[in-house]
Amino acid sequence: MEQEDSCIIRLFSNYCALSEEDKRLLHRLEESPIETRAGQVLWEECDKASEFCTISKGWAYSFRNMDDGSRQILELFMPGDIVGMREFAFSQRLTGLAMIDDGVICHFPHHRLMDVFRTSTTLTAVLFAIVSRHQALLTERLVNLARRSAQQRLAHFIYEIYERLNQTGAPSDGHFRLPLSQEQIGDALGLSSVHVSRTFTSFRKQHLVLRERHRMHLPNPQALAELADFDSRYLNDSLKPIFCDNGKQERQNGSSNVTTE
Amino acid sequence: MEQEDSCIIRLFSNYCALSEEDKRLLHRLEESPIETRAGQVLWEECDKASEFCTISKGWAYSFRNMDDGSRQILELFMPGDIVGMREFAFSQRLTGLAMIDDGVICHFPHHRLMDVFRTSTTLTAVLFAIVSRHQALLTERLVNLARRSAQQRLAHFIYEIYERLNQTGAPSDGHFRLPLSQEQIGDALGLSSVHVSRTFTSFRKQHLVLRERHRMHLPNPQALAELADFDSRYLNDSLKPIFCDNGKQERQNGSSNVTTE
DNA sequence: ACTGCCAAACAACCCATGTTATTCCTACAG
DNA sequence: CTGTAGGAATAACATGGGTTGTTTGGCAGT
Repeated sequence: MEQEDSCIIRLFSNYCALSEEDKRLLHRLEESPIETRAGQVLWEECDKASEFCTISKGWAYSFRNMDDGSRQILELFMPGDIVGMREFAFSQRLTGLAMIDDGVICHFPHHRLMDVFRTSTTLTAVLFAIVSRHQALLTERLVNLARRSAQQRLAHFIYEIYERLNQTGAPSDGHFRLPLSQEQIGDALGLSSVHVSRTFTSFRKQHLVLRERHRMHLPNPQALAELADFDSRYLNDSLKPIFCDNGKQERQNGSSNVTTE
Repeated sequence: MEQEDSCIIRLFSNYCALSEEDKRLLHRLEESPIETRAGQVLWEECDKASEFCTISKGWAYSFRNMDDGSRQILELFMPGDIVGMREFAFSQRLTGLAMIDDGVICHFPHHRLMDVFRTSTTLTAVLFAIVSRHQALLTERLVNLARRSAQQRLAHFIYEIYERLNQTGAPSDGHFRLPLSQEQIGDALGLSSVHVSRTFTSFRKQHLVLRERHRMHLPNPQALAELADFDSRYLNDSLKPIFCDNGKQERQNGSSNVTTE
Protein backbone atom coordinates (compact mmCIF):
# COMPACT_ATOMS: atom_id res chain seq x y z
CA MET A 1 0.00 0.00 0.00
CA GLU A 2 2.68 2.42 -1.10
CA GLN A 3 1.47 5.47 -3.01
CA GLU A 4 -2.22 4.73 -3.27
CA ASP A 5 -2.57 7.82 -5.47
CA SER A 6 -1.52 5.99 -8.62
CA CYS A 7 -4.23 6.46 -11.23
CA ILE A 8 -3.32 3.24 -12.98
CA ILE A 9 -3.95 1.25 -9.86
CA ARG A 10 -7.20 3.09 -9.36
CA LEU A 11 -8.18 2.32 -12.92
CA PHE A 12 -7.35 -1.36 -12.67
CA SER A 13 -9.11 -1.65 -9.35
CA ASN A 14 -12.31 -0.67 -11.10
CA TYR A 15 -12.19 -3.96 -12.91
CA CYS A 16 -10.94 -6.36 -10.33
CA ALA A 17 -9.54 -6.79 -6.86
CA LEU A 18 -5.76 -6.60 -6.98
CA SER A 19 -3.22 -8.45 -4.89
CA GLU A 20 -0.22 -6.61 -3.49
CA GLU A 21 1.91 -8.42 -6.02
CA ASP A 22 -0.31 -7.07 -8.79
CA LYS A 23 0.02 -3.59 -7.43
CA ARG A 24 3.76 -3.90 -7.35
CA LEU A 25 3.73 -4.94 -11.00
CA LEU A 26 1.56 -1.99 -11.91
CA HIS A 27 3.83 0.41 -10.09
CA ARG A 28 6.62 -0.71 -12.34
CA LEU A 29 4.67 0.73 -15.25
CA GLU A 30 4.84 4.12 -13.68
CA GLU A 31 8.53 4.43 -13.15
CA SER A 32 10.45 7.38 -14.52
CA PRO A 33 7.69 9.96 -14.84
CA ILE A 34 8.38 12.77 -17.26
CA GLU A 35 6.98 16.28 -17.15
CA THR A 36 5.44 17.44 -20.41
CA ARG A 37 4.30 20.80 -21.72
CA ALA A 38 1.00 21.66 -23.35
CA GLY A 39 1.19 21.10 -27.08
CA GLN A 40 4.23 18.90 -26.84
CA VAL A 41 4.32 16.10 -29.39
CA LEU A 42 5.42 12.89 -27.69
CA TRP A 43 5.75 10.96 -30.89
CA GLU A 44 4.88 11.26 -34.54
CA GLU A 45 3.45 8.84 -37.00
CA CYS A 46 6.18 6.49 -38.27
CA ASP A 47 8.38 6.94 -35.24
CA LYS A 48 9.79 3.73 -33.90
CA ALA A 49 7.31 2.07 -31.55
CA SER A 50 8.65 -0.04 -28.76
CA GLU A 51 7.03 1.56 -25.76
CA PHE A 52 3.69 2.21 -24.18
CA CYS A 53 3.07 5.06 -21.90
CA THR A 54 0.71 5.83 -19.11
CA ILE A 55 -0.71 9.24 -18.48
CA SER A 56 -0.43 10.35 -14.89
CA LYS A 57 -1.49 13.92 -15.30
CA GLY A 58 -2.95 16.05 -18.07
CA TRP A 59 -4.88 15.24 -21.22
CA ALA A 60 -3.46 13.99 -24.50
CA TYR A 61 -4.75 13.06 -27.91
CA SER A 62 -3.67 10.77 -30.71
CA PHE A 63 -3.84 12.04 -34.28
CA ARG A 64 -3.13 11.35 -37.92
CA ASN A 65 -1.89 13.97 -40.32
CA MET A 66 -3.52 13.58 -43.72
CA ASP A 67 -1.62 14.47 -46.85
CA ASP A 68 -4.11 17.17 -47.72
CA GLY A 69 -2.83 19.01 -44.67
CA SER A 70 -5.79 18.29 -42.47
CA ARG A 71 -5.60 16.28 -39.32
CA GLN A 72 -7.77 13.72 -37.62
CA ILE A 73 -7.82 13.44 -33.87
CA LEU A 74 -8.60 9.88 -32.96
CA GLU A 75 -8.77 9.52 -29.23
CA LEU A 76 -8.69 11.61 -26.11
CA PHE A 77 -6.64 10.30 -23.22
CA MET A 78 -7.08 11.26 -19.62
CA PRO A 79 -5.10 10.41 -16.49
CA GLY A 80 -4.93 6.67 -15.93
CA ASP A 81 -5.17 5.79 -19.62
CA ILE A 82 -2.60 3.59 -21.27
CA VAL A 83 -1.45 4.82 -24.65
CA GLY A 84 0.19 3.01 -27.50
CA MET A 85 -1.51 -0.40 -27.33
CA ARG A 86 -2.38 -0.05 -30.97
CA GLU A 87 1.22 -0.50 -31.95
CA PHE A 88 1.94 -3.55 -29.83
CA ALA A 89 2.13 -5.64 -32.98
CA PHE A 90 3.85 -2.97 -35.01
CA SER A 91 7.32 -1.58 -35.26
CA GLN A 92 6.21 1.93 -36.17
CA ARG A 93 3.73 4.34 -34.70
CA LEU A 94 0.53 4.55 -36.68
CA THR A 95 -0.60 7.76 -35.04
CA GLY A 96 1.05 10.70 -33.34
CA LEU A 97 0.53 11.63 -29.72
CA ALA A 98 0.39 15.14 -28.35
CA MET A 99 -0.29 16.71 -24.97
CA ILE A 100 -3.18 19.10 -24.55
CA ASP A 101 -2.31 20.26 -21.04
CA ASP A 102 0.90 20.31 -19.17
CA GLY A 103 1.13 16.86 -17.65
CA VAL A 104 3.13 13.88 -16.52
CA ILE A 105 3.61 10.66 -18.43
CA CYS A 106 5.55 7.44 -17.84
CA HIS A 107 7.11 5.32 -20.53
CA PHE A 108 7.63 1.58 -20.35
CA PRO A 109 8.85 -0.84 -22.99
CA HIS A 110 6.70 -3.43 -24.73
CA HIS A 111 8.52 -6.31 -23.10
CA ARG A 112 7.48 -5.09 -19.69
CA LEU A 113 4.04 -6.22 -20.70
CA MET A 114 5.37 -9.71 -21.24
CA ASP A 115 6.35 -9.71 -17.58
CA VAL A 116 2.77 -8.94 -16.72
CA PHE A 117 1.47 -11.75 -18.94
CA ARG A 118 3.87 -14.17 -17.34
CA THR A 119 3.23 -13.17 -13.77
CA SER A 120 -0.40 -12.23 -13.31
CA THR A 121 -3.42 -13.70 -14.99
CA THR A 122 -5.56 -11.15 -13.22
CA LEU A 123 -3.69 -8.19 -14.65
CA THR A 124 -3.64 -9.80 -18.05
CA ALA A 125 -7.40 -10.14 -18.00
CA VAL A 126 -7.84 -6.58 -16.82
CA LEU A 127 -5.57 -5.35 -19.56
CA PHE A 128 -7.70 -7.22 -22.04
CA ALA A 129 -10.78 -5.66 -20.56
CA ILE A 130 -9.25 -2.21 -20.85
CA VAL A 131 -8.33 -2.78 -24.46
CA SER A 132 -11.80 -4.10 -25.08
CA ARG A 133 -13.36 -1.03 -23.57
CA HIS A 134 -11.04 1.15 -25.55
CA GLN A 135 -12.17 -0.56 -28.70
CA ALA A 136 -15.76 0.08 -27.74
CA LEU A 137 -14.96 3.78 -27.47
CA LEU A 138 -13.37 3.75 -30.91
CA THR A 139 -16.33 1.94 -32.39
CA GLU A 140 -18.73 4.45 -30.99
CA ARG A 141 -16.64 7.27 -32.35
CA LEU A 142 -16.69 5.63 -35.72
CA VAL A 143 -20.47 5.38 -35.75
CA ASN A 144 -20.63 8.94 -34.63
CA LEU A 145 -18.48 10.17 -37.50
CA ALA A 146 -20.06 8.03 -40.14
CA ARG A 147 -23.71 8.45 -39.42
CA ARG A 148 -24.53 11.57 -37.52
CA SER A 149 -25.04 15.23 -38.31
CA ALA A 150 -22.68 17.92 -37.11
CA GLN A 151 -25.00 18.77 -34.22
CA GLN A 152 -25.20 15.18 -33.13
CA ARG A 153 -21.48 14.67 -33.44
CA LEU A 154 -20.68 17.64 -31.30
CA ALA A 155 -23.36 16.78 -28.78
CA HIS A 156 -22.08 13.23 -28.58
CA PHE A 157 -18.50 14.35 -28.19
CA ILE A 158 -19.29 16.75 -25.39
CA TYR A 159 -21.57 14.38 -23.61
CA GLU A 160 -19.06 11.54 -23.80
CA ILE A 161 -16.43 13.67 -22.14
CA TYR A 162 -18.93 14.77 -19.54
CA GLU A 163 -19.74 11.14 -18.74
CA ARG A 164 -16.12 10.07 -18.65
CA LEU A 165 -15.31 12.86 -16.25
CA ASN A 166 -18.24 11.96 -14.06
CA GLN A 167 -17.07 8.39 -13.92
CA THR A 168 -13.71 9.36 -12.55
CA GLY A 169 -15.50 10.88 -9.61
CA ALA A 170 -15.56 14.59 -10.35
CA PRO A 171 -18.70 16.15 -8.86
CA SER A 172 -19.68 18.30 -11.85
CA ASP A 173 -23.26 19.53 -11.87
CA GLY A 174 -22.96 20.07 -15.58
CA HIS A 175 -19.81 22.17 -15.31
CA PHE A 176 -16.42 21.01 -16.50
CA ARG A 177 -13.29 22.11 -18.25
CA LEU A 178 -12.67 21.22 -21.86
CA PRO A 179 -9.20 22.45 -22.80
CA LEU A 180 -9.67 22.18 -26.56
CA SER A 181 -9.88 24.89 -29.20
CA GLN A 182 -12.71 24.76 -31.69
CA GLU A 183 -10.21 23.78 -34.30
CA GLN A 184 -9.14 20.77 -32.28
CA ILE A 185 -12.74 19.80 -31.74
CA GLY A 186 -13.29 20.04 -35.46
CA ASP A 187 -10.26 17.84 -36.07
CA ALA A 188 -11.76 15.27 -33.76
CA LEU A 189 -15.19 15.36 -35.36
CA GLY A 190 -14.25 15.67 -39.00
CA LEU A 191 -15.72 19.16 -39.17
CA SER A 192 -14.29 22.54 -40.07
CA SER A 193 -13.65 24.87 -37.18
CA VAL A 194 -16.10 27.31 -38.70
CA HIS A 195 -18.84 24.78 -38.54
CA VAL A 196 -17.95 23.87 -34.99
CA SER A 197 -18.41 27.52 -34.15
CA ARG A 198 -21.76 27.63 -35.93
CA THR A 199 -22.89 24.56 -34.06
CA PHE A 200 -21.83 25.94 -30.69
CA THR A 201 -23.77 29.08 -31.50
CA SER A 202 -26.81 27.02 -32.29
CA PHE A 203 -26.45 25.09 -29.04
CA ARG A 204 -26.20 28.32 -27.12
CA LYS A 205 -29.45 29.54 -28.66
CA GLN A 206 -31.09 26.25 -27.72
CA HIS A 207 -29.67 26.49 -24.19
CA LEU A 208 -28.05 23.12 -24.58
CA VAL A 209 -24.41 24.02 -24.16
CA LEU A 210 -22.91 27.18 -22.76
CA ARG A 211 -19.26 27.57 -23.51
CA GLU A 212 -16.94 30.25 -22.30
CA ARG A 213 -13.35 29.80 -23.25
CA HIS A 214 -12.62 26.34 -21.92
CA ARG A 215 -15.39 26.24 -19.35
CA MET A 216 -18.36 24.17 -20.38
CA HIS A 217 -21.77 24.20 -18.84
CA LEU A 218 -24.56 21.80 -19.71
CA PRO A 219 -27.82 23.21 -18.33
CA ASN A 220 -29.65 20.09 -19.45
CA PRO A 221 -27.32 17.13 -19.96
CA GLN A 222 -30.27 14.83 -20.53
CA ALA A 223 -31.49 16.80 -23.52
CA LEU A 224 -28.00 16.86 -24.98
CA ALA A 225 -27.72 13.10 -24.66
CA GLU A 226 -31.02 12.65 -26.43
CA LEU A 227 -30.06 14.93 -29.26
CA ALA A 228 -26.86 12.94 -29.65
CA ASP A 229 -28.71 9.67 -29.58
CA PHE A 230 -26.32 8.75 -26.82
CA ASP A 231 -26.35 5.20 -25.55
CA SER A 232 -24.11 5.01 -22.55
CA ARG A 233 -23.82 1.23 -22.46
CA TYR A 234 -20.44 1.44 -24.11
CA LEU A 235 -19.17 3.49 -21.20
CA ASN A 236 -20.96 2.15 -18.18
CA ASP A 237 -21.44 -1.52 -18.67
CA SER A 238 -17.75 -2.14 -18.74
CA LEU A 239 -16.95 -2.71 -15.13
CA LYS A 240 -18.22 -6.24 -14.73
CA PRO A 241 -15.48 -8.29 -13.14
CA ILE A 242 -16.88 -11.59 -14.36
CA PHE A 243 -13.56 -12.89 -15.38
CA CYS A 244 -11.88 -12.40 -12.05
CA ASP A 245 -13.88 -15.20 -10.50
CA ASN A 246 -12.03 -17.55 -12.74
CA GLY A 247 -8.64 -16.03 -12.15
CA LYS A 248 -8.45 -16.23 -8.39
CA GLN A 249 -5.97 -19.07 -8.36
CA GLU A 250 -3.02 -16.75 -8.02
CA ARG A 251 -4.24 -14.82 -5.02
CA GLN A 252 -1.14 -15.09 -2.92
CA ASN A 253 -1.54 -12.07 -0.72
CA GLY A 254 -4.55 -11.88 1.56
CA SER A 255 -5.64 -8.26 1.25
CA SER A 256 -7.58 -8.51 -1.99
CA ASN A 257 -10.82 -7.22 -0.63
CA VAL A 258 -11.07 -4.02 -2.58
CA THR A 259 -14.66 -4.17 -3.62
CA THR A 260 -15.12 -3.53 -7.26
CA GLU A 261 -17.86 -1.05 -7.86
CA MET B 1 -0.02 -31.95 -35.91
CA GLU B 2 -3.63 -32.91 -36.00
CA GLN B 3 -5.77 -30.99 -38.48
CA GLU B 4 -3.23 -28.53 -39.84
CA ASP B 5 -6.02 -26.93 -41.87
CA SER B 6 -7.25 -24.81 -38.94
CA CYS B 7 -7.29 -21.19 -39.99
CA ILE B 8 -6.83 -19.99 -36.45
CA ILE B 9 -3.60 -21.88 -36.11
CA ARG B 10 -2.50 -20.54 -39.45
CA LEU B 11 -3.33 -17.04 -38.32
CA PHE B 12 -1.50 -17.33 -35.02
CA SER B 13 1.50 -18.91 -36.70
CA ASN B 14 1.92 -15.71 -38.67
CA TYR B 15 2.86 -13.97 -35.48
CA CYS B 16 4.90 -16.51 -33.64
CA ALA B 17 6.15 -20.08 -33.60
CA LEU B 18 3.70 -22.24 -31.68
CA SER B 19 4.39 -25.22 -29.47
CA GLU B 20 2.21 -28.32 -29.72
CA GLU B 21 0.68 -27.37 -26.42
CA ASP B 22 -0.25 -24.00 -27.87
CA LYS B 23 -1.82 -25.65 -30.86
CA ARG B 24 -3.84 -27.89 -28.64
CA LEU B 25 -5.13 -24.88 -26.76
CA LEU B 26 -6.07 -23.19 -29.99
CA HIS B 27 -7.90 -26.24 -31.22
CA ARG B 28 -10.11 -26.00 -28.20
CA LEU B 29 -11.31 -22.66 -29.54
CA GLU B 30 -12.63 -24.37 -32.61
CA GLU B 31 -14.73 -27.05 -31.04
CA SER B 32 -18.39 -27.41 -31.97
CA PRO B 33 -18.44 -25.78 -35.39
CA ILE B 34 -21.82 -24.58 -36.55
CA GLU B 35 -23.02 -24.22 -40.13
CA THR B 36 -24.52 -20.84 -40.90
CA ARG B 37 -26.52 -19.49 -43.81
CA ALA B 38 -25.94 -16.30 -45.77
CA GLY B 39 -27.72 -13.39 -44.14
CA GLN B 40 -28.10 -15.17 -40.82
CA VAL B 41 -27.83 -12.89 -37.80
CA LEU B 42 -25.67 -14.55 -35.18
CA TRP B 43 -26.42 -12.01 -32.53
CA GLU B 44 -28.01 -8.60 -32.17
CA GLU B 45 -27.03 -5.52 -30.29
CA CYS B 46 -27.94 -5.90 -26.61
CA ASP B 47 -27.90 -9.69 -26.65
CA LYS B 48 -26.12 -11.24 -23.76
CA ALA B 49 -22.39 -11.45 -24.42
CA SER B 50 -20.43 -14.25 -22.86
CA GLU B 51 -18.81 -15.82 -25.88
CA PHE B 52 -16.37 -15.15 -28.62
CA CYS B 53 -16.51 -16.90 -31.89
CA THR B 54 -14.04 -17.79 -34.57
CA ILE B 55 -14.89 -17.82 -38.22
CA SER B 56 -13.82 -20.96 -40.01
CA LYS B 57 -15.54 -20.37 -43.30
CA GLY B 58 -17.41 -17.54 -44.95
CA TRP B 59 -17.45 -13.80 -44.40
CA ALA B 60 -19.29 -11.89 -41.71
CA TYR B 61 -19.78 -8.30 -40.65
CA SER B 62 -20.56 -6.49 -37.44
CA PHE B 63 -23.11 -3.69 -37.49
CA ARG B 64 -25.05 -1.13 -35.49
CA ASN B 65 -28.64 -0.24 -36.22
CA MET B 66 -29.24 3.47 -35.77
CA ASP B 67 -32.58 4.75 -34.56
CA ASP B 68 -33.14 6.67 -37.77
CA GLY B 69 -33.40 3.28 -39.46
CA SER B 70 -30.01 3.37 -41.09
CA ARG B 71 -27.26 0.95 -40.31
CA GLN B 72 -23.53 1.16 -39.92
CA ILE B 73 -21.34 -1.78 -40.84
CA LEU B 74 -18.25 -1.66 -38.69
CA GLU B 75 -15.96 -4.49 -39.58
CA LEU B 76 -15.60 -7.24 -42.11
CA PHE B 77 -14.52 -10.61 -40.83
CA MET B 78 -12.90 -13.32 -42.88
CA PRO B 79 -11.91 -16.90 -42.06
CA GLY B 80 -9.49 -17.04 -39.15
CA ASP B 81 -10.77 -13.89 -37.53
CA ILE B 82 -11.88 -13.86 -33.92
CA VAL B 83 -15.11 -12.00 -33.31
CA GLY B 84 -16.52 -10.51 -30.16
CA MET B 85 -13.38 -9.28 -28.40
CA ARG B 86 -14.98 -5.90 -28.08
CA GLU B 87 -17.42 -7.23 -25.51
CA PHE B 88 -14.90 -9.01 -23.31
CA ALA B 89 -15.43 -6.38 -20.64
CA PHE B 90 -19.14 -6.08 -21.26
CA SER B 91 -22.18 -8.11 -20.45
CA GLN B 92 -24.11 -7.11 -23.56
CA ARG B 93 -23.27 -7.06 -27.23
CA LEU B 94 -22.52 -3.59 -28.51
CA THR B 95 -22.91 -4.55 -32.15
CA GLY B 96 -24.74 -7.20 -34.10
CA LEU B 97 -23.06 -9.86 -36.17
CA ALA B 98 -24.34 -11.26 -39.45
CA MET B 99 -23.08 -13.70 -42.03
CA ILE B 100 -22.52 -12.56 -45.60
CA ASP B 101 -21.88 -15.99 -47.08
CA ASP B 102 -22.85 -19.41 -45.97
CA GLY B 103 -20.12 -20.40 -43.55
CA VAL B 104 -18.94 -22.17 -40.45
CA ILE B 105 -18.32 -20.60 -37.07
CA CYS B 106 -17.26 -21.86 -33.65
CA HIS B 107 -18.34 -20.43 -30.33
CA PHE B 108 -16.32 -20.50 -27.14
CA PRO B 109 -17.01 -18.88 -23.80
CA HIS B 110 -15.09 -15.92 -22.39
CA HIS B 111 -13.60 -17.99 -19.61
CA ARG B 112 -11.88 -20.21 -22.14
CA LEU B 113 -9.69 -17.22 -22.77
CA MET B 114 -8.68 -17.20 -19.12
CA ASP B 115 -7.33 -20.71 -19.66
CA VAL B 116 -5.17 -19.33 -22.43
CA PHE B 117 -3.90 -16.50 -20.25
CA ARG B 118 -3.03 -18.94 -17.50
CA THR B 119 -1.37 -21.49 -19.68
CA SER B 120 0.51 -19.81 -22.49
CA THR B 121 2.32 -16.51 -22.45
CA THR B 122 3.01 -16.91 -26.13
CA LEU B 123 -0.64 -17.21 -27.07
CA THR B 124 -1.52 -14.36 -24.76
CA ALA B 125 0.97 -12.14 -26.51
CA VAL B 126 -0.27 -13.19 -29.92
CA LEU B 127 -3.82 -12.49 -28.88
CA PHE B 128 -2.75 -9.06 -27.80
CA ALA B 129 -1.05 -8.55 -31.11
CA ILE B 130 -4.19 -9.60 -32.95
CA VAL B 131 -6.31 -7.22 -30.96
CA SER B 132 -3.76 -4.52 -31.57
CA ARG B 133 -3.87 -5.12 -35.29
CA HIS B 134 -7.61 -5.17 -35.21
CA GLN B 135 -7.60 -1.80 -33.54
CA ALA B 136 -5.32 -0.49 -36.23
CA LEU B 137 -7.86 -1.58 -38.82
CA LEU B 138 -10.62 0.22 -36.95
CA THR B 139 -8.54 3.35 -36.64
CA GLU B 140 -7.85 3.40 -40.32
CA ARG B 141 -11.52 2.92 -41.06
CA LEU B 142 -12.31 5.81 -38.79
CA VAL B 143 -9.91 8.12 -40.57
CA ASN B 144 -11.33 6.96 -43.84
CA LEU B 145 -14.88 7.82 -42.83
CA ALA B 146 -14.06 11.08 -41.18
CA ARG B 147 -11.73 12.66 -43.67
CA ARG B 148 -12.08 11.31 -47.14
CA SER B 149 -14.37 11.88 -50.10
CA ALA B 150 -16.75 9.23 -51.34
CA GLN B 151 -14.34 8.22 -54.09
CA GLN B 152 -11.50 7.85 -51.67
CA ARG B 153 -13.60 5.93 -49.19
CA LEU B 154 -14.73 3.43 -51.75
CA ALA B 155 -11.26 3.10 -53.23
CA HIS B 156 -9.82 2.56 -49.79
CA PHE B 157 -12.43 0.00 -48.88
CA ILE B 158 -11.90 -2.01 -52.03
CA TYR B 159 -8.17 -1.82 -51.88
CA GLU B 160 -8.08 -2.86 -48.24
CA ILE B 161 -10.06 -5.99 -49.02
CA TYR B 162 -7.84 -6.67 -51.98
CA GLU B 163 -4.76 -6.45 -49.76
CA ARG B 164 -6.24 -8.57 -47.01
CA LEU B 165 -7.12 -11.26 -49.51
CA ASN B 166 -3.65 -11.15 -51.00
CA GLN B 167 -2.14 -11.58 -47.57
CA THR B 168 -3.99 -14.79 -46.98
CA GLY B 169 -2.26 -16.21 -49.98
CA ALA B 170 -4.84 -15.99 -52.75
CA PRO B 171 -3.06 -15.44 -56.11
CA SER B 172 -5.39 -12.73 -57.44
CA ASP B 173 -4.02 -10.70 -60.33
CA GLY B 174 -6.47 -7.98 -59.48
CA HIS B 175 -9.49 -10.28 -59.57
CA PHE B 176 -11.47 -11.24 -56.51
CA ARG B 177 -14.93 -11.84 -55.20
CA LEU B 178 -16.69 -9.22 -53.11
CA PRO B 179 -20.01 -10.66 -51.98
CA LEU B 180 -21.57 -7.36 -50.89
CA SER B 181 -24.44 -5.42 -52.38
CA GLN B 182 -23.99 -1.73 -53.07
CA GLU B 183 -26.32 -1.05 -50.20
CA GLN B 184 -24.09 -2.98 -47.82
CA ILE B 185 -21.04 -1.17 -49.11
CA GLY B 186 -22.84 2.09 -48.50
CA ASP B 187 -23.66 1.01 -44.98
CA ALA B 188 -20.00 0.32 -44.40
CA LEU B 189 -18.84 3.63 -45.84
CA GLY B 190 -21.51 5.94 -44.50
CA LEU B 191 -22.78 6.62 -48.02
CA SER B 192 -26.14 6.16 -49.67
CA SER B 193 -26.42 3.23 -52.06
CA VAL B 194 -27.19 5.66 -54.83
CA HIS B 195 -23.92 7.42 -54.33
CA VAL B 196 -22.05 4.14 -54.18
CA SER B 197 -23.51 3.35 -57.56
CA ARG B 198 -22.49 6.76 -58.91
CA THR B 199 -18.99 6.25 -57.64
CA PHE B 200 -18.67 2.79 -59.15
CA THR B 201 -19.81 4.23 -62.44
CA SER B 202 -17.16 6.89 -62.19
CA PHE B 203 -14.50 4.29 -61.40
CA ARG B 204 -15.58 2.27 -64.40
CA LYS B 205 -15.14 5.31 -66.64
CA GLN B 206 -11.70 5.88 -65.16
CA HIS B 207 -10.83 2.21 -65.65
CA LEU B 208 -9.99 1.90 -61.97
CA VAL B 209 -12.51 -0.70 -60.87
CA LEU B 210 -14.55 -3.03 -63.02
CA ARG B 211 -17.39 -4.65 -61.16
CA GLU B 212 -19.74 -7.27 -62.43
CA ARG B 213 -22.14 -8.59 -59.88
CA HIS B 214 -19.81 -9.74 -57.15
CA ARG B 215 -16.72 -10.14 -59.27
CA MET B 216 -14.25 -7.33 -58.90
CA HIS B 217 -11.37 -6.52 -61.21
CA LEU B 218 -8.73 -3.91 -60.51
CA PRO B 219 -6.87 -3.21 -63.75
CA ASN B 220 -4.49 -0.92 -61.92
CA PRO B 221 -4.40 -1.58 -58.18
CA GLN B 222 -1.55 0.87 -57.74
CA ALA B 223 -3.57 3.77 -59.07
CA LEU B 224 -6.48 2.85 -56.85
CA ALA B 225 -4.25 2.80 -53.81
CA GLU B 226 -2.92 6.23 -54.67
CA LEU B 227 -6.37 7.67 -55.15
CA ALA B 228 -7.32 6.27 -51.75
CA ASP B 229 -4.23 7.68 -50.14
CA PHE B 230 -3.65 4.15 -48.98
CA ASP B 231 -0.85 3.54 -46.54
CA SER B 232 -0.47 -0.16 -46.09
CA ARG B 233 1.63 0.00 -42.96
CA TYR B 234 -1.39 -0.72 -40.85
CA LEU B 235 -1.82 -4.04 -42.64
CA ASN B 236 1.66 -5.20 -43.42
CA ASP B 237 3.87 -4.14 -40.62
CA SER B 238 2.01 -6.24 -38.14
CA LEU B 239 3.79 -9.53 -38.36
CA LYS B 240 6.87 -8.73 -36.34
CA PRO B 241 7.26 -11.43 -33.71
CA ILE B 242 9.47 -9.29 -31.51
CA PHE B 243 7.73 -10.27 -28.38
CA CYS B 244 8.16 -13.99 -28.81
CA ASP B 245 11.87 -13.74 -28.11
CA ASN B 246 10.97 -12.81 -24.60
CA GLY B 247 8.33 -15.43 -24.14
CA LYS B 248 10.29 -18.54 -24.94
CA GLN B 249 10.52 -19.72 -21.35
CA GLU B 250 7.51 -21.96 -21.67
CA ARG B 251 8.61 -23.91 -24.69
CA GLN B 252 7.94 -27.35 -23.36
CA ASN B 253 7.50 -29.25 -26.58
CA GLY B 254 10.42 -29.39 -28.96
CA SER B 255 8.78 -28.98 -32.33
CA SER B 256 8.32 -25.25 -32.36
CA ASN B 257 10.08 -24.70 -35.61
CA VAL B 258 7.20 -23.45 -37.67
CA THR B 259 8.88 -20.58 -39.39
CA THR B 260 6.85 -17.43 -39.13
CA GLU B 261 6.21 -16.11 -42.60
C1' DA C 1 -1.90 52.41 -22.84
C1' DC C 2 -0.48 50.51 -27.41
C1' DT C 3 0.37 46.82 -30.47
C1' DG C 4 -0.03 42.35 -32.27
C1' DC C 5 -1.91 37.89 -32.18
C1' DC C 6 -5.22 34.34 -32.16
C1' DA C 7 -9.64 32.19 -31.15
C1' DA C 8 -14.12 32.87 -32.27
C1' DA C 9 -18.36 34.77 -34.75
C1' DC C 10 -20.64 35.73 -38.82
C1' DA C 11 -21.92 36.14 -43.81
C1' DA C 12 -21.97 34.71 -48.75
C1' DC C 13 -21.31 31.38 -51.86
C1' DC C 14 -20.49 26.61 -53.67
C1' DC C 15 -20.29 21.75 -54.07
C1' DA C 16 -20.57 16.92 -52.60
C1' DT C 17 -23.69 13.98 -51.24
C1' DG C 18 -28.51 12.72 -49.80
C1' DT C 19 -33.34 11.94 -51.44
C1' DT C 20 -36.82 10.44 -54.34
C1' DA C 21 -38.42 8.42 -58.35
C1' DT C 22 -38.12 5.85 -62.71
C1' DT C 23 -36.31 2.36 -65.64
C1' DC C 24 -33.67 -1.70 -66.65
C1' DC C 25 -31.74 -6.18 -65.87
C1' DT C 26 -31.31 -10.64 -64.03
C1' DA C 27 -32.65 -14.42 -61.15
C1' DC C 28 -36.02 -17.28 -59.88
C1' DA C 29 -40.76 -19.41 -58.91
C1' DG C 30 -44.62 -21.10 -60.86
C1' DC D 1 -43.26 -18.54 -70.83
C1' DT D 2 -44.75 -15.26 -67.60
C1' DG D 3 -44.85 -12.74 -63.31
C1' DT D 4 -42.38 -10.93 -59.55
C1' DA D 5 -38.69 -9.12 -56.77
C1' DG D 6 -34.33 -7.25 -55.72
C1' DG D 7 -30.11 -5.06 -57.32
C1' DA D 8 -28.33 -1.57 -60.04
C1' DA D 9 -28.10 2.72 -63.11
C1' DT D 10 -29.54 7.22 -63.94
C1' DA D 11 -31.77 11.74 -63.47
C1' DA D 12 -33.70 15.87 -61.01
C1' DC D 13 -33.78 18.25 -57.09
C1' DA D 14 -32.63 19.57 -52.05
C1' DT D 15 -29.39 20.57 -48.43
C1' DG D 16 -25.68 20.26 -44.98
C1' DG D 17 -21.47 21.52 -44.40
C1' DG D 18 -16.96 23.39 -46.57
C1' DT D 19 -14.46 27.55 -48.02
C1' DT D 20 -13.14 32.13 -47.96
C1' DG D 21 -12.97 36.48 -46.10
C1' DT D 22 -14.03 39.96 -42.68
C1' DT D 23 -14.90 41.45 -37.99
C1' DT D 24 -14.71 41.23 -33.05
C1' DG D 25 -12.82 40.63 -28.55
C1' DG D 26 -9.56 38.97 -25.21
C1' DC D 27 -4.87 38.45 -23.80
C1' DA D 28 0.37 38.95 -23.76
C1' DG D 29 4.37 41.53 -24.29
C1' DT D 30 6.43 46.06 -24.47
